[in-house]
Amino acid sequence: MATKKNKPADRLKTVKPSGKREETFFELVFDVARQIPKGKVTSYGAIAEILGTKLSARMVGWAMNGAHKVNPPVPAHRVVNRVGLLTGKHHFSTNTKMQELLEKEGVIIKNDQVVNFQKYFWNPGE
DNA sequence: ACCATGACTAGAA
DNA sequence: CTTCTAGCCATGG
Repeated sequence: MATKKNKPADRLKTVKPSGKREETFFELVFDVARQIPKGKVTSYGAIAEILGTKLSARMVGWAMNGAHKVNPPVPAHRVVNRVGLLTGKHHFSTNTKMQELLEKEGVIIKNDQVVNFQKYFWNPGE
């Protein structure tokens, strides 16, 4: 039947001639994350959804794990969980680094959570 | 190859 | 309201 499960990402396996593993999810996530406008935030699920794997929001977060070692760097501080909670702040240099970065861009954080999250929310691919 | 973990999310109890 | 379960899939031991 009509296989509606068409994957937008389609794995996009960009095989690296370097012989290293292909980026797959990671590059896609990084690419989307870099498109987040300054002063805006998004959620892991939103990125995952754009990639066609909304149920794999975990991979988005996991991809961020390597965000600091890719070039150009990925603004992982603009990626929060679905409720605007800075769940990944512990992965930054300091516990307050993520919040400071966001506040510096005009995003208000209160109690480790983005104020008016939906208002600052940026829809990937928009 | 198998098992455990992880920066998530949605739904059920 | 809180707590738990299941699904997702890549990485590492």
